Amino acid sequence: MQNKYIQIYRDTADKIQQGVFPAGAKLPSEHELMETHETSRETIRKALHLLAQNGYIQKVQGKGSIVLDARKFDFPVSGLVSFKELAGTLGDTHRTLVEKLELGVPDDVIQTELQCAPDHQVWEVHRVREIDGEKIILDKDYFKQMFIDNLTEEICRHSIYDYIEHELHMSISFAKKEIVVVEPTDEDRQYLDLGGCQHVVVVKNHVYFDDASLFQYTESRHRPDKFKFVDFARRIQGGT
Amino acid sequence: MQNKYIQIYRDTADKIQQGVFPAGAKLPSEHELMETHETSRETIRKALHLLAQNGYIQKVQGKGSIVLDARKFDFPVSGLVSFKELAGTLGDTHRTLVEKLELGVPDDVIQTELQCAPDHQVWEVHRVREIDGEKIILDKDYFKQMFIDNLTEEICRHSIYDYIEHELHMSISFAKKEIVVVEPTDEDRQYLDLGGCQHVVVVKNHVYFDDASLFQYTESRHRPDKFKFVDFARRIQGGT
DNA sequence: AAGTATATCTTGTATATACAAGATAGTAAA
DNA sequence: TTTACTATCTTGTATATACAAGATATACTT
Repeated sequence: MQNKYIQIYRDTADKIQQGVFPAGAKLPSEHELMETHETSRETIRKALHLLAQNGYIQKVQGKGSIVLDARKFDFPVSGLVSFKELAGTLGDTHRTLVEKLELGVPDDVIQTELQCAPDHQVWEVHRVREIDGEKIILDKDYFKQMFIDNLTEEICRHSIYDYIEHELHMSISFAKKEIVVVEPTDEDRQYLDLGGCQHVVVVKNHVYFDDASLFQYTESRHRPDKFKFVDFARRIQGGT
Repeated sequence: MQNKYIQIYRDTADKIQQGVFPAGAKLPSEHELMETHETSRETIRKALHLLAQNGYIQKVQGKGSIVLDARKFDFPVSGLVSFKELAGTLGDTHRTLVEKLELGVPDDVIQTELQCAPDHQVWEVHRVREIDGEKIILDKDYFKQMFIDNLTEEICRHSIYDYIEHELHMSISFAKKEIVVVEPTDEDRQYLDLGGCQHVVVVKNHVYFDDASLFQYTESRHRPDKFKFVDFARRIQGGT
């Protein structure tokens, strides 16, 4: 019940994932899609552009749209995916332990990361992610209180993203990620089953709303042997 | 001397990076840009869409285009960037040592990764990247010979990507990346200055041409304390 | 048989128009 | 003063047309 081109995008993406359009095959031409969806060519092209951007197809001038192999996306840590969504696709037994839930003024580092004034209140949430009985991930989240009034342990155990999007009706738009590898802190050793690992993988995340306002900073600290990140990258059009 | 919308994209991206349009400010409206660039609105919109996609701006309906903080581009391992380009932005003293340059039939693992027949010839290139006197990265590249006839040590020391794009005039289009952390192999220990590190960060890369043909598989093996990956991710339009 | 030209299919670029929808400032009414 | 409306600015969606450019199959010529 929304935009035509997004509907066509989702429809086609589903068909690709279901194998209706198998990898290596060609999609129907823009003209054909135009007729089957009873719309204009530009609308079809917008949908195809989205598919190309998200790694579903490759457009080749003069030839058509080739369906790419989407099986590589079985572990979508890329893009913006919350642990809840991720754990769902994995199908493993997983559990979230809320170790900390506090509202207060954060230290200098977090103030800088969140670009907030020294008197701003910030939610601090620490959650340990357990998969198959092992404590694999320590998520340290910092939310500006001006965006989120109330936060309960129940919400934290479930999915904060769900709460923000479906209860508060705020739209998450984009994020800046940074992945580094560091030595474990005492906190890491305390909460995670590191088993002698001398490194943790840290995914730092700055998350923004639709209006470009920064509302969250997250550090997701992973046990290295359980970490995996997949990404689809297109060459920048009109690069250097 | 190419597409208008790509020219406008590059022009505007440059201006953002140079601070002509500072972070937090608003770009001129589409109507204004239309007049200054003497073009249609759709062409402007294509350029703005590219800027948004690559993290330069955020579009807000009814308001305008807000310039984002582009300092994240200080270490662009994201997207498709070769070591040559990367080292250039770092400005450090760097060196590339070609440890291996062979044409032959690869083992099963590589055959699978490159999706090639058992009799296909494949270039195997091992390069060690040295920065400030330390051997930090071991790049293991595998190229299908059907795409690249000849490969010299000189080309490998310089930039294979340069050679492919500017000499062979083939256009690299997209890549699938995967980042994992593993224990060092004997090879890693032999070629890299690991200094007792018990992990290496492996970036696996499948690189494709414009026509969706797979031509390269790369394993970039990094010393963990020198590894950094930055990414800009937009929430998938019309997601689950 | 081999090469060449042509017609026709495909996607790419550029333009134009119309209306919808969100944001904002000013004006008028309560 | 406060509220509500309205005009007008912004971007978003949908449509149409024209031509450029790459790919391909057919028919024709050599």
